[in-house]
Amino acid sequence: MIEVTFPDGAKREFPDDATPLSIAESISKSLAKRTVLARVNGELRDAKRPLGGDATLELLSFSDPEALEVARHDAAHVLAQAVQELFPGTQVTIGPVIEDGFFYDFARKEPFSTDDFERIEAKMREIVDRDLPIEREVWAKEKAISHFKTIGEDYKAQIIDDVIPPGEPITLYNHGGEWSDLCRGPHLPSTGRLPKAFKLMKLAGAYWRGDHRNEMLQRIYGTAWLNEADLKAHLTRLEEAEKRDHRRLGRQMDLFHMQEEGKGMVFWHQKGLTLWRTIEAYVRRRLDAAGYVEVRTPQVLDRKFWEQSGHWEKYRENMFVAETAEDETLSLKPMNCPGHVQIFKFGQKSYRDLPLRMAEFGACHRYEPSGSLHGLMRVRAFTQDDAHIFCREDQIEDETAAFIELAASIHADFGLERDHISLGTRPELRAGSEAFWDRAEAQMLNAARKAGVEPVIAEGDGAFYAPKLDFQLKDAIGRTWTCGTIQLDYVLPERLDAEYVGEDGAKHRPVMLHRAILGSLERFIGVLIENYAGAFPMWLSPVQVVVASISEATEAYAEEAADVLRKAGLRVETDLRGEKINYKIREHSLAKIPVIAVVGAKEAEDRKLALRRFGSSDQTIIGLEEGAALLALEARPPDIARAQDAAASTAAAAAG
RNA sequence: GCCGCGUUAGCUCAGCUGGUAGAGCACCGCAUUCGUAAUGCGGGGGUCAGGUGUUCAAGUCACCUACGCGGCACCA
Repeated sequence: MIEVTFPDGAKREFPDDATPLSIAESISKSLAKRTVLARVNGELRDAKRPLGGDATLELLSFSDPEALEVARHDAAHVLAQAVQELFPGTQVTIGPVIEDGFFYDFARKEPFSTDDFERIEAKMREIVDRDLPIEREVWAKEKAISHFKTIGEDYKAQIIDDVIPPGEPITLYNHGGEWSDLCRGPHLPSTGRLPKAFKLMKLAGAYWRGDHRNEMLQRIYGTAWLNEADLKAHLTRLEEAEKRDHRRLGRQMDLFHMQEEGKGMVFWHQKGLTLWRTIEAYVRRRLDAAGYVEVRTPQVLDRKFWEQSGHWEKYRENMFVAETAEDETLSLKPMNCPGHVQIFKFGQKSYRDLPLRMAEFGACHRYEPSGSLHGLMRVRAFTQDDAHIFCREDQIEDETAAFIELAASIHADFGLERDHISLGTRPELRAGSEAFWDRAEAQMLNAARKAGVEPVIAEGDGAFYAPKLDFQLKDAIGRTWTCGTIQLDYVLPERLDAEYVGEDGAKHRPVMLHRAILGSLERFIGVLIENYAGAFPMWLSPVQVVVASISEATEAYAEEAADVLRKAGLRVETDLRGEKINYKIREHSLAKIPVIAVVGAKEAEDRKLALRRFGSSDQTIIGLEEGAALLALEARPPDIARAQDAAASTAAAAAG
């Protein structure tokens, strides 16, 4: 007999061959029916796998999140079986669980088509209906390898050979003797337990073991849920996300466009550029206030320059290069840092000049692989809100901590919540000694802690020359975006021979901190569009107020009202068309204009505005001048609002 | 860059197994002057991404190219 301890602390004895499922059965039939998985001594196990000794046991049902994960894994297996039944000769490789679903990579000469999905899904449902018992088998390594080789599953044989560490048991999961797959498990007791709320989503190429030198496999993605309602909710979420796609909104809202002659390049329309200017002006104020100096460096520089900075050697294939009629080779700048070092080196710098925070809204060009381009999120021409902080080594932590606080405040002003900050540590390919990395990583970690942040370690994610901190932000629908980074650099000052004179009168090497808060303006605007689904807060909105006239009779007053609003600093458009007011309201509401000011005979007579705000059907009647002042107050950028409010309260205190 | 899928009016899309293009919205014109999410009527607009081929005949079939989309790889 073995002794089993339950979550409530109760202990009971069961036969030696007891399994979680048999134990569930001995307790109650309904419990057995619910049990799909077990946690044995803290480890997830098949419900049908014998405990094998005294153990703590927790029986899991589909109400436990772990069970959904396992169901998704089963869906991947059922997919693999279905595909192999329908397309004999297809080899299976790997099929893991991912967020919201699963995928399986297959090796097959002929391409799959999304038209096959319906058949495959039908076959998957059929396999579920067959309710095949899923059995775990433990195999000897050599036997397993030769088994997979014999049945033509070379990839599986390779996994056992290369990937599974020696000593770890080789387990196969068998679907009722019909089909089996190498798998770590655990799995559901039978295929019949898999909820049919799954759907195949997309087809994609994927390199074997993620290496582009290897052959390309065909990956089928699916989503799987516990019930139809959850599946439907997920599909609805995807539709909603599509509606806020910045590429779609960018076109609808007339913000920007891209065209084939300029792959990865943006044509900013008036409204998009208004957003841009608003953001740039805001960031510039914040940088001015934080003790940065702003500079601008050349767009195109001679090859010799890039050779010296090391970019020609390391970054050549990502640079746009031009030949001149005078046989010079020039390159568009992919980064601003070498340029900033030149300004640093112009004249002599003293330790008194440090830290020197040099900022540039730097337009950079990088030749990115065509397949990686994606709307505003990944482009070939972009403007970074870049800056380099030249400082002494003992200033790194304070500067980094101050930067974290500045970035956090700016991100918050844009309505983006921080998910976490990651610390990218030494990558496999790196420059510098272990001692250097130990020190540099500790500096970044301490700086983050100084700013009250515990970073999440991203092992091996650092730059090749130093560690970095990345800001992971969360948008309105929970997606995370990397915006903002700070990277330590001892290498570039050395390469480009930057120096300052220290207190001791001798020359010293400064350290550089590369940092950006938004990343690139392009990408950040993309993130903002998706975060707000195009409904920007007043201060960002390209058009803040539309003055809509009710009839021709109020045209003159509408113009006058718009003028007053403009003089108050608002971005205003008028709509004087001979359309009905309903039509105008609908149109400007769909355009997500923050405020519609309706003016009819009544308003014209009393010199008033009827204000209607986005997302509400209420209207407020207010005097024209009063309304202009109120809206101008609402339209203040957050930093200006804070400064004015603080000044006002100081004045009030002084007066009171 | 690699794999798959797409490309039809300004936008969103329809066009069956080949028989010389269609809707809604937008746009333009006319009428309407209207009180908080679509006024009516009329009109213009397409080398069906580009090219080559098969065919009596190609938006439709085949191949090539470009671009886009979804992934993969890349993002010092």
